[in-house]
Amino acid sequence: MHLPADFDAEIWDIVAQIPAGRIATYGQLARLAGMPGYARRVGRAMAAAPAGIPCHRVVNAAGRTAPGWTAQRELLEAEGVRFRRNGCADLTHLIDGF
DNA sequence: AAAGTGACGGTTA
DNA sequence: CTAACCGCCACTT
Repeated sequence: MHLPADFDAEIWDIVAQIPAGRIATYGQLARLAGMPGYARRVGRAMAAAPAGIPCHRVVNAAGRTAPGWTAQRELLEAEGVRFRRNGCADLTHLIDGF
């Protein structure tokens, strides 16, 4: 299985469909794109995401927000996403059947 | 070519 | 729950 040239764009398209107040994990997005095991590559796609893509709705499998991006948590909380005491987003807001 | 690095993930202790 | 480990993919030293 090999990486499509438009992998980043495919990921961005999926992220663009995540409703406000819901979140998704990197691995989840990789699977939805038909590329299981490419979670790390998805992270790279997020770092290169153009303005307009709600990449703040993407967290890691533990619900932790992106390192160095403190605003992400505030953006999510403003949409109603709850955070646990340990700093991780409440995973009940994960997208399902999508 | 080899080793280091990072918006990751699963398992184990 | 946290931390350590290892596996993972692509990029940079």
